[in-house]
Amino acid sequence: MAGRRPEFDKTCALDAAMRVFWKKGYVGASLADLTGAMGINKPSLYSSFGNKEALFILALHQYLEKHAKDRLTHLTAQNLTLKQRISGYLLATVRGQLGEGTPRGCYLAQGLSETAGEGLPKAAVQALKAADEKNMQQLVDFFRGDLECQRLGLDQQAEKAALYLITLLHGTASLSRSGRCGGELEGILEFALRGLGVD
Amino acid sequence: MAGRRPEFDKTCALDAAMRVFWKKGYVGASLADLTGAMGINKPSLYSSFGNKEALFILALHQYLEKHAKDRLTHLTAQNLTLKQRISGYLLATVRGQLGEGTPRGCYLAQGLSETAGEGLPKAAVQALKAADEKNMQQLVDFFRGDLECQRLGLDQQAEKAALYLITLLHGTASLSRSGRCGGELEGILEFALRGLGVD
DNA sequence: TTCAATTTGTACCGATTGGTATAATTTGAG
DNA sequence: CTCAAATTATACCAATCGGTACAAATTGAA
Repeated sequence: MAGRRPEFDKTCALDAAMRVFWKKGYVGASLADLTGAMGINKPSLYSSFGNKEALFILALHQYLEKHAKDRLTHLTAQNLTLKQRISGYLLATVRGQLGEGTPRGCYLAQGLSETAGEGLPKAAVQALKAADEKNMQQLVDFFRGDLECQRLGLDQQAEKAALYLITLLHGTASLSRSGRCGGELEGILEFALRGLGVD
Repeated sequence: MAGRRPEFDKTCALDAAMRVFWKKGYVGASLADLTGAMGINKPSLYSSFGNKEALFILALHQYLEKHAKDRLTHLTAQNLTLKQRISGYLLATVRGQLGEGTPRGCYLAQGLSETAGEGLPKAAVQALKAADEKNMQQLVDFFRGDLECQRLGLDQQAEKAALYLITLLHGTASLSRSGRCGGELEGILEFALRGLGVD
């Protein structure tokens, strides 16, 4: 294999792009913002990632994998009460929205909101909705399958319970973006848990 | 007073601008979008409203006055239980986010989220944060002053309770923008009320 | 060394961004 | 009718938008 070697790490550049989209959204992120943060120029971006739309989708998957995926493990942690597990899930998610070393809010929620504005390409909308549905389904499956949830009857209203948590977390993401501090957001979680009936 | 008469109704044009910002946000709304929806051209827009930033702030106040203000009256309606009043407030707000004859979501929540993206002028950010704080304060005053709330001890955690409701409503606004239907969002409110401890 | 393969930086593309200058048009007052 | 005041439409501005053409630079294979 011949050819000049890339002067940038592709994963690292994608991570930088993810943060730009995370912070500014799709329409708010310009190619100048992206190439500036990634430390590359436009031809490198286009040859490595396709175009802005493809980069957005790749960055979305990177976000889901590196920042969103792990949180679900709290729900099935061993030797913890249901309240402790859900509390851990919510707390981990909210802390990930507070912007310590990352932008504030949630990449997925930010993108989904942009869905209503006609500024997103079709493929981006599809990727966002697919990720949303997958996340929703994982929560539904948890409420249906967990023994303690079944004992509380939460399995009978799994969709509503899942949507309730998703709503709360979209809300905390939005409030974090508007400048609310961690203490304020974490104080909300007491009410959230009572809404589920787990305390 | 001499001079040619305006060929458009200023309030009606402002309403059209409000809907564009409501749907697309500040950065997503172009002057072409705005003038197209308002039925005027750029010089008319600039002579009547100043510039994009001033128009955004005027449209924000129009939104608060025409779409957000009335909802709070549900909280102090006579001859209704606390649960009925809060439920009425939440239901009215969610229905206003569902986009029947209006864009989906919430103008204020959309703008506040954009606060984190560096695309908003300073004056717009100030106006949004002021409206947010005012709304927050009104809810806090309600939880502090309402007799039934005092009986439940909600007056002792008024800030947290207010922030809990605001979070939920930012969440429903976000979910509405991502395409969720009214039935899904209204189903969440049962959990929301239980979180407050009012059922 | 030569050549093909790959990445780089620069310079450019048409389209659109927010914003304005200017002149034509319409009005009421004198 | 005349003239000033106000709104209109057209055309234009520099800057930025997403995207690309192209040549210089760097590499491994022959």
